[in-house]
Amino acid sequence: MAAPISLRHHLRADLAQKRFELRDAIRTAAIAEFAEYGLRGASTQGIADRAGISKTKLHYHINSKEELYQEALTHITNIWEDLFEGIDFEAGPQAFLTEYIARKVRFSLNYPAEVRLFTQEVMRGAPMLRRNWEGSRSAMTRASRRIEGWADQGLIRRVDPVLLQFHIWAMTESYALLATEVRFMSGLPEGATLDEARIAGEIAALVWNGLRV
Amino acid sequence: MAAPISLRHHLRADLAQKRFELRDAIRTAAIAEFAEYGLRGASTQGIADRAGISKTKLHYHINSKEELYQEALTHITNIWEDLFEGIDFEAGPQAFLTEYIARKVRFSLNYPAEVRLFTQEVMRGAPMLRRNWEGSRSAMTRASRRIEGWADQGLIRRVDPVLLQFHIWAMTESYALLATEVRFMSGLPEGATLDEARIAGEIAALVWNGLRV
DNA sequence: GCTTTGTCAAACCAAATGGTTTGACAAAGC
DNA sequence: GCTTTGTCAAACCATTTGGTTTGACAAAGC
Repeated sequence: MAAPISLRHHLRADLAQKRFELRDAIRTAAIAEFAEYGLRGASTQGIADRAGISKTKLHYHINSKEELYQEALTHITNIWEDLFEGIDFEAGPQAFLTEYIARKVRFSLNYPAEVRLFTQEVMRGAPMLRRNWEGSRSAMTRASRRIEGWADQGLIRRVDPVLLQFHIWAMTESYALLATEVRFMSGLPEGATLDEARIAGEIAALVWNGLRV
Repeated sequence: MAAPISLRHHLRADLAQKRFELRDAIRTAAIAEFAEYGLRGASTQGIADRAGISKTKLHYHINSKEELYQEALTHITNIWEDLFEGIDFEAGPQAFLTEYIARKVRFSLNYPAEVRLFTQEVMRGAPMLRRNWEGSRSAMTRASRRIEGWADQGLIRRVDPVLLQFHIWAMTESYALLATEVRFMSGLPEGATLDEARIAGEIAALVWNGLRV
């Protein structure tokens, strides 16, 4: 007796999901390896180990280390571009900045490997990132116009909007890059989780205070 | 006729200086290579090439890649600890912060490779940096007490002094890490020099404004 | 039922790696 | 004058690298 349709569909979906999960596990493993050793220092054997699969199996599913690296990079930039999503620009600078900073800090604390990988690529001169950056640049100039608009309305002090955005990025992302140092200097144990609300609060306060007229 | 003492001394000094210059060239080359590829990704051949010497000569003067890496790290931390030197704490928070930020920005723009190497090491979990950090930690707690003192006197708002220092580091150092991105987003050409005074001014203004009561 | 897709272990390959050795030469130190 | 220190090119060595091949097995798709 043939399997009922619902079961066939179930099986098919199951397979698709399994494939998806595998791709995901590989990407996650790759990001971790790349973040720790850089593109050149990363080994495919290391990636396979992290993903819990054999090197043969890894190479069955990917074409090359470089391609995997590229894929990891676009994965990250995609996530980052979505970070603005759903924040209400009209609510004014304070509400906007607070929410945006909170999101950035949360991402840095939850996905440090992603931030590290990205930063490493930029440090190298970003040879494989240039294409992905066009979108980010337009997002940045859009945000710059908003900031200048706030200054026009007298809601904030007049500042260089590009540098302001970089400073917010620098502070929030540093909690991914320098987590080890923060823990050490704060006297926290090795793997301790950092206080997200407190960090976001301090940064938001510094920025918002720093922007007052 | 024997060479006069002054000449002998001159020659000796010349030799010593030559040896010093070679060590220096090697270290500089190593820092550049490590900053770009990380400890694991860096090759001694690459370091030799950058220093303009043969691999044989390089290995005649160093013992191992790891030792060179370690030496580069301590070189950087030493410079950084001297960065407080000669700034007048008593001049009050504004003067102090302005000067300190200016120095940090200048260093980041003039020695980006050093900052990148350091950051990479911290990203990896700083396995080879733990020893060097004890001094930095005590410098940091000393500075923290100063900051709290300023708050006690009502000169600045009350803040978390450790996080404040991290935020200043993050902003200033980001100009070493993300110089490529800053240039790209600002529409500047590839190797353009960034405006040191302007950057330092923006950061100092943000911080000082952000600290007002 | 036959083909495609996937999994596995093991051996394999060419290239690059960190590092050494050799052997010859020259300048400096003593 | 003899020894130490340095420079050089070239060959060399063991290990690791990214990536492939082989050959066997099994489940799914058609």
